[in-house]
Amino acid sequence: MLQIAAIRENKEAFAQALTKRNIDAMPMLEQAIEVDERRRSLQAQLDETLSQSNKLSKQIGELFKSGKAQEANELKAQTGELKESSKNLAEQLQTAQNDLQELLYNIPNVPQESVPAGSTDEDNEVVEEHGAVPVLDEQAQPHWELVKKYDIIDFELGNKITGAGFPVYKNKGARLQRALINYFLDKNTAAGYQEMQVPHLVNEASGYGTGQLPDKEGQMYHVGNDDLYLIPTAEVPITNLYRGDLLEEKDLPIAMTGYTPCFRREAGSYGAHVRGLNRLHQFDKVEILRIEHPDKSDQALDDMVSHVKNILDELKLPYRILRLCGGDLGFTSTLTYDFEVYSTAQEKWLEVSSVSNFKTFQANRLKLRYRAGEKQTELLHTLNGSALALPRIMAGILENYQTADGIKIPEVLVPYCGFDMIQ
RNA sequence: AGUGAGGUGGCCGAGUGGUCGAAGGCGCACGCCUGGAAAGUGUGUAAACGGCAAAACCGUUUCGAGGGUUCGAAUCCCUUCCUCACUGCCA
Repeated sequence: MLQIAAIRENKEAFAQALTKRNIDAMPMLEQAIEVDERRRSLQAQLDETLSQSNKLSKQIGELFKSGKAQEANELKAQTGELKESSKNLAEQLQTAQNDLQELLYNIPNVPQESVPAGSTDEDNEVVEEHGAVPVLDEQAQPHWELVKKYDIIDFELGNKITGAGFPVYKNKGARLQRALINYFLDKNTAAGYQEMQVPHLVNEASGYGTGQLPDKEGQMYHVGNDDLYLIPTAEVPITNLYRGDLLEEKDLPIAMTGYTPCFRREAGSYGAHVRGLNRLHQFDKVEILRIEHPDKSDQALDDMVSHVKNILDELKLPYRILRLCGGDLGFTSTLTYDFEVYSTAQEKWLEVSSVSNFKTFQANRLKLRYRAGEKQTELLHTLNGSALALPRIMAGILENYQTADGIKIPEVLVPYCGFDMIQ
């Protein structure tokens, strides 16, 4: 959520920056400013009214104490009107606040200078490409065939017990999955990220805090009996650990990592691109998150990108880094780098990580601030990224490391797996 | 799940209708004292919103959350969430 005070000061700059998202934000911005003016005027009126009735109440109290009951009762008669109008003003103020919030909820975050123009994923800018694409022999297969051949992932079984998009990992597949989680967590903690194990269900307030609610309600599984949501990413519980906090500069930066399963309804996704591990309702992911001083978040994003690069380099997977264009940029982000691994057998790039700087957009919803001076608090910056999402890494390994004799295990994972081949 | 007791500032804790943003203590900050420190001592010590572009200052709100009673609520009533203890169940 953007800050209304900042919009008020320079709406042109906001509108200009938002053209990168191919929207004309000016009408929304102006409407927000208008509602905000209404809100402030109502606030002032209400305060004045309440102030008057507080004064009267005090007088009445004093009169009663000194035994002047009659005078007190006369004053009492005057309070009715004030009460009426304060009630009235309070209602109007509430409406104005709700209106303003709704408007602000619908304005996306402002893209950074470096975000390329464009409308679809075709316009994303390839900033780096690493690793050699292996040459596979003729019998090379996509991962959904390989997992059957080696009996390591069973989609049918998942179908039976739950439904489509809930695979069952078996044998060396399960072990490889566990190895990846441990490997990622070890890499992240070694880089200074504090490991967190958090609940996989969150309440409504947390959903609002990170921006899944109200707009993406349909993407989350909702547990009606208890009014809780299954997390779509560890970002939600981990970021919300700091919801409402006021930090000291010495506490910064805060860097956390956590492994969780992620649950996504993915309503409306069908077809070939959701085949196999490409898109699931439940998948595993290890996430990294940072809470940063506003001056340091740009550097932090670069550091996170380097960190993810380092992991992919170690896994020796061919990958590229994209800078998302304005049209593809997530609602809450100012700048996002996507990492894609090349799946040789599918001849396709698979997104395995997305690293973003949200600046104050989430912090504003979360009310996550730091003490910036004696009498001053300011919003912090939040960032997060996947390090990494499991299924497509798994797909990438299976497909790129396949040989006629079986699937080789990347060297760095061998100690974690306890074997070096899936045969 | 049942019964009982609770939820007050960074922390502990007092406060059952008015002068309570809230005693007292701890902690923290600054000063005095000291060769330096400890001890002692003095002062200060919440946030949000508005007036306002900012400071000073002023106003409003906030005692788990939401509603209600009242001229006036931390205090009374209702709803709800959470914590603790005992009982039940259970990995």
